[in-house]
Amino acid sequence: MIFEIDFHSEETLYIQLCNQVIIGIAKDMIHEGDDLPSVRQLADEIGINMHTVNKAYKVLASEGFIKVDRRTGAVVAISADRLRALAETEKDLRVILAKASCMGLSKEEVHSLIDRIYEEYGG
Amino acid sequence: MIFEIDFHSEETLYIQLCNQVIIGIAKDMIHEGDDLPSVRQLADEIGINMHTVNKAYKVLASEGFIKVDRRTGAVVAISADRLRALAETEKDLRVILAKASCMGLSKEEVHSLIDRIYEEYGG
DNA sequence: ACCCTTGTTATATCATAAGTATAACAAGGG
DNA sequence: CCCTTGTTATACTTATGATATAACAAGGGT
Repeated sequence: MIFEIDFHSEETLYIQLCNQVIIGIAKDMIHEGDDLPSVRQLADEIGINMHTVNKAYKVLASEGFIKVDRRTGAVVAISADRLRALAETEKDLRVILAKASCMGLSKEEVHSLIDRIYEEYGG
Repeated sequence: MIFEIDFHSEETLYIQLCNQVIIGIAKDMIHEGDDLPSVRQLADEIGINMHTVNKAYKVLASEGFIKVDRRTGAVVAISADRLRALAETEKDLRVILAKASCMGLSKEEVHSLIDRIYEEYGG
């Protein structure tokens, strides 16, 4: 899997990394059990610091997307907590949908956006 | 309209303010044409600095939710750009839906979340 | 046994952003 | 003429992101 970093983005580097891994899993580009590059290797590849990659991996591990082992490195491993995921998703959607509603987007338009995006994912 | 600030939140103060105004509009608690408190008044009410409120108002104005006049103060005024709103919403949804998909939430579950939230809004 | 690589931890430094604090300015309303 | 409005400028503190070295613990390969 190739990681693309935008150094001019408003998103922080480690968040960009996190999101790319998550979207990579959703798009089935990386799968349960796949190895991720070592922190040093990926950092070198991208041209950023080791600790930035390490932070991304820590966050991904704490959110249940990967598991990190001192000897084997980082591996894709989903630990899904459905209730937590539902609550998290609802919280994330609140502001976005408020904006959409204010701007005159209908519920149906949002639904069709969801369908379109979910099509790209394993949905 | 009452503003509730959580000083222990991970969200910055001015973002919390922005979100509350946006959700307030979506929930029809404040309407097109309504005055917002003056920056000094609201800052004093909440117990934060004037410039923090001013920054929130600036962001809200730049995103098309309010209009600010040097003499009359801040007024709710939506300038909706549908294409921009659609693109923005899609961008915001990408990561959230990727997380949801990874965690095993079905498209239907997300749709029902959308319905539930949109019910609170004018949708 | 030895070395390499793995993640991890500990400091230190720098830049940026958030938040606060004063102060002053421009301009319309009462 | 004064009050209030938003606006601008400057300065300071704090927190976080990112980088830079350095060292540690521990399993794998040869």
